[in-house]
Amino acid sequence: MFSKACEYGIKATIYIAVKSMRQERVSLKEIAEEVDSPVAFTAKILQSLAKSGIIDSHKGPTGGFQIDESKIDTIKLHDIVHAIDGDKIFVGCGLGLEQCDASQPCPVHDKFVGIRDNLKIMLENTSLYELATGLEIGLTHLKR
Amino acid sequence: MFSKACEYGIKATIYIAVKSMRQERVSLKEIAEEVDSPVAFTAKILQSLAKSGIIDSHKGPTGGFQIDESKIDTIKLHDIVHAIDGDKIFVGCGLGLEQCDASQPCPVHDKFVGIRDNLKIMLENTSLYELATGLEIGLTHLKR
DNA sequence: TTTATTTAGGATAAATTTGTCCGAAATAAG
DNA sequence: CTTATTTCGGACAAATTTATCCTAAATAAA
Ligand code: FES
Ligand code: FES
Repeated sequence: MFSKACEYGIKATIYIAVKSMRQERVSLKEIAEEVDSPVAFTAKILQSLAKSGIIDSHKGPTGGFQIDESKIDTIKLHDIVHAIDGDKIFVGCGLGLEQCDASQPCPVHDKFVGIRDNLKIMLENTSLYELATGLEIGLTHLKR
Repeated sequence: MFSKACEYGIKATIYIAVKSMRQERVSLKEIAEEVDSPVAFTAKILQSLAKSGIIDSHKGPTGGFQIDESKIDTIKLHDIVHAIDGDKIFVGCGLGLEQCDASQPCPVHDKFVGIRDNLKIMLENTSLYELATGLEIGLTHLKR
């Protein structure tokens, strides 16, 4: 469904959000530990999320990653997925045709579009805030 | 969403079904052309679908692939996807946790499971027959 | 200013997926 | 039986994704 990079990116962003809600910055090392992801690979992903403006990064001692607290509520899962995996999952044909087009549909078009749109709506309506809150109160987990 | 192998496999199976409904066998070469897929790669996929019992293959002149006509109605999209991509898409965690488990859920579990289950239900309820029929009457297309 | 710490970024490597090549095996037809 | 045709199956190659390594740049604190 999502790429490994996207899975790591989502988990990392949620973890950073939890810390940011406590006005704490968090280091790459800690993120990778808590998210159970390879450190150097996670660094690349965070780097690109920083370029996308979803998270902020700071170098040096006391450096690390954080998220503007005012954004935590407005950032949606959709934004993270889109930043890492692009929009193929939201607009691409289920059978890989170059373009998904209702006027020249593939055999699964009608049935696939419904699923795809549901996914999109779900991602658009899911805020980083609610994901972070669920994690903070111990309702959900980033590794097992 | 689906692997390339699975996309090709679905399209190939639908095409074979259309031909089989006319009691015609179809060669690898023709399938790859109609489905717009690499010939040798398609051969591997068809080979595995044959081993899974979804399609039948016959060597030699007049050989090719076909589907038992009585099966066309009972084979579901789910069977094809499961044969090629396995069950990860149906039971796997959206964030890649080793196991998707409601008692130790990841942050997206509740919202993801609904989408995943919808996809599964859709695939289980979509028969090869209806997909092949849509293609035969020119309502849908395998390439563009 | 020096040092220690942390992210940035480029090069490289490993793993997986996608794709190719070719001889072997089966088989229909002359 | 011989030949032509078609799938089978193993080895190999290319492309993409995932992951690592190392040096540079920034920066906080002594
Ligand atoms: S054309 Fe295939 S999903 Fe729309
Ligand atoms: S635990 Fe992640 S989707 Fe169920």
